[in-house]
Amino acid sequence: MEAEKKIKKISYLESLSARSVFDENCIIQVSLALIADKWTLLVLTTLMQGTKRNSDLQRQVIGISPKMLSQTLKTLLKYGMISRKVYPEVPPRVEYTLTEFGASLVEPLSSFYDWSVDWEDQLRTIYKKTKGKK
Amino acid sequence: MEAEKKIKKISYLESLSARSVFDENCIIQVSLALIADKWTLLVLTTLMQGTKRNSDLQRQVIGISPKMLSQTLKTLLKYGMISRKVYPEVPPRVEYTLTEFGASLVEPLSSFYDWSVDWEDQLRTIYKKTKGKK
DNA sequence: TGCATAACTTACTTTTAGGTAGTAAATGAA
DNA sequence: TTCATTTACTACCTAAAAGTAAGTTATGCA
Repeated sequence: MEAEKKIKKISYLESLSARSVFDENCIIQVSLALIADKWTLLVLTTLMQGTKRNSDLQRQVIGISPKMLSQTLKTLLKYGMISRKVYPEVPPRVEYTLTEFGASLVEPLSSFYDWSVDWEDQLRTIYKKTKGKK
Repeated sequence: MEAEKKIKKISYLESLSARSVFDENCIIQVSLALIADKWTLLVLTTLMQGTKRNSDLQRQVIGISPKMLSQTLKTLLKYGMISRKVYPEVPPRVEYTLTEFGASLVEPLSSFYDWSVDWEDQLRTIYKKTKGKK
């Protein structure tokens, strides 16, 4: 398990060193082009807590506009990363849940979260300097 | 080590479940706001191969324009994620290297790379359908 | 049919990202 | 001083992203 992981990590750096990798043939470019965006990752992260309604997400992903929320959900549906279930009730209820594909992002995102916590002071300082200045 | 990792992962999900997390007080929002963008992550990823010149990056990060490259480098310098060294030569030479802070992203990014490889078929199919249609 | 409500969409505007092209700075040698 | 070359910046323009606000759909029940 540990050894296998090590092999994977080596192959990561090696494959990056191969000269032809940074175009559409590079899987990193492909996946970054698809999901490396703030709202997408925040919605996915929120859904890792479990199934959520549209209104739950609207409340919990602070700062997202209704339009961006449904746009993001629509995209993630197309990607097959979330599923959508409508309950025939009054008022209508719609629930979103991660698929296996979407849930598979737990590991990278939790790794990213660990990193964020480790460097929290730095990150907050930078954030204040760069984003606060407007 | 394994146990510690498990604890970390639990605390990740727990802290996401705390009700007040998804605003600027949430470190995930802060770090995503800073670096969750395609070019930034691609430049960082490329620099994980080692020190690079501007022209190296221009060649290896396929698709990036000169403007976006220097803009991204400038931002990463401000963040303290890379360092810049000028050699007094003809022609001038400038080298960029990850700082400890920048290099600390190896783990999350390699985790993300592993994920991309695991789901490569899916990702390429989606990419063709969504980005290829223009 | 009308109603109340969550979910979603559309139209419009503003803001930001990004491309191109031209220009300027830095450098040591000729 | 002039040069060739890499690097970096500026100005201008276009396209894409994202916010706002209004309107639309879906739903079961009265």
